[in-house]
Amino acid sequence: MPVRVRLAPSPTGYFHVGTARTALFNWILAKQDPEGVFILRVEDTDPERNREEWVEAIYAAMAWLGLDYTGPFRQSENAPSHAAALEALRAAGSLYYCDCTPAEVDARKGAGAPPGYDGFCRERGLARSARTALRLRTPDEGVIVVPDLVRGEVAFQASAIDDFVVARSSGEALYALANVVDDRDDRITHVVRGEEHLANAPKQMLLWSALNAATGLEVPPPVFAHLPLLVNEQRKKLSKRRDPVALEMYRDQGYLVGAVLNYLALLGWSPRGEDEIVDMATVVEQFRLEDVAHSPAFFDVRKLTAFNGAYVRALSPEGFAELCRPWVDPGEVPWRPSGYRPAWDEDHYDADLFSRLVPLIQERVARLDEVPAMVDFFFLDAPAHDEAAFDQAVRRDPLGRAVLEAAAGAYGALEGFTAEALHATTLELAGSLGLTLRKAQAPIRCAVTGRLVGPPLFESMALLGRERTRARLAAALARA
RNA sequence: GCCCCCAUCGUCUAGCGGCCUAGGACACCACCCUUUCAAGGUGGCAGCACGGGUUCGAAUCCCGUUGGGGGUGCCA
Repeated sequence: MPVRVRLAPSPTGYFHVGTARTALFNWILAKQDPEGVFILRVEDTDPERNREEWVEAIYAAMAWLGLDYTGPFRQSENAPSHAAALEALRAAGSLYYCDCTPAEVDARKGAGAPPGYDGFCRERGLARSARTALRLRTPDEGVIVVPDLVRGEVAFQASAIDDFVVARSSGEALYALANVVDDRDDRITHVVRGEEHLANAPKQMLLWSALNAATGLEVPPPVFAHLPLLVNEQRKKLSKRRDPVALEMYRDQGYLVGAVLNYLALLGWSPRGEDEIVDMATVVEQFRLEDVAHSPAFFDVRKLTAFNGAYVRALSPEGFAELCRPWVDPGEVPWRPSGYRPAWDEDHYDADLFSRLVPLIQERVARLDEVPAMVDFFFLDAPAHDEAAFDQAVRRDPLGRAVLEAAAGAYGALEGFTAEALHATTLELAGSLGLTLRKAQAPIRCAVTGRLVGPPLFESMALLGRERTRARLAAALARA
């Protein structure tokens, strides 16, 4: 039987990095089977919380990740099938109407009682009304076994599962039922999702058997695979409220999709051998659900960033330059990071110059959004004024001014304004002042680039040109 | 409360009874290289939660304890 998997996100907020990992694992499974199918199904059955912009965010995220799928489908489109399933279950006696409000249930149980429905309406034989929800009659004893490829068989006490609601009083199916009906209709073979859904699995198993019994169908239920949760430093499930979970944010910060995918694959799984930097083809080749770890994984941005740096360095210079454009090119570009503000005017930007800068900066950034600050002094009339740096390297340094004066003179007399010549000359003037090159380059760097760290100084000055370099040395002298 | 899951360096993990003196990666530290910063190289720090079993032998199997986490909606 060909693998049929799905991603079933709800459009209630940003596309979560955890959703991205779930998507990736599902996609991998489908890719491993020549006939595998990966479905994207947007679970939009809660009109209260859904927003169309979040639906778009799901599509955008999937497109960026490059995970191809069948669809997208909307759960709401399958409402007729949900209704038919509801009717079949009701006719078979698996369901009953309930008009209890949560407050009423709580009141009956008394303050401080454990949560859960008390079965009050189970035998009341209520008829449908505008305020009756439909509940599933669940078994009171026995165990429900959930087949799980990651964890083995997980057994649940039936007594701990109360009669849950499958349809709102409005008549619409709820997630619990809609999800199962859709998985049945889509002939899903593997339900791969986060561990927060593990507790739903026994309920869904119950629904599967009730549904098959009520409809006379014999669709085999899927096998489950509950992936370890992604957690924050406090070991809590990543939350949209306080953790940086929006996939979009990582794209905005200049994380490369390959690095993100690679890192995500390593959360709960690891490739054979010692190399952790692996391409998706390798992952598809080696991945097995049975090998997925059982314990929660901390989403470590520092490691992601280290991976990103490796991916950035592996780019061709041309590829790197192209990928940098959303951050550095004020003109027309394929897309923009949210909150983008041009770092310099369009008429100051020089794509050709930037491409010559690439070798100086590519191995120095781990994220693409670091690039503007690294090259701004080329595209700005005056370099950034980091006063603290200027104080340290020029004003407070007893020889700061002397170095700048010597450089201004020596650079003016240079025959060829090349990196090699600048290097040699600077070495010389440093020596005559009794300084090491390391010490002497600081005030010059600060005067020319505005900063204490940046791309190699002599190469930078050569590209900047004699006039602009000397003008900056003079300007710095005037400020010192 | 109840149900369920989990437990190897700070973090992600390898390990599926002897190959473990517990391996790798990120982070951190030191040194080397060096025009700053990176990158790169070398080395280092650091872990099997605890207690019982089972076994000739346990990080690996079983039980318990402790500790984390998830779920417990007319949300998904």
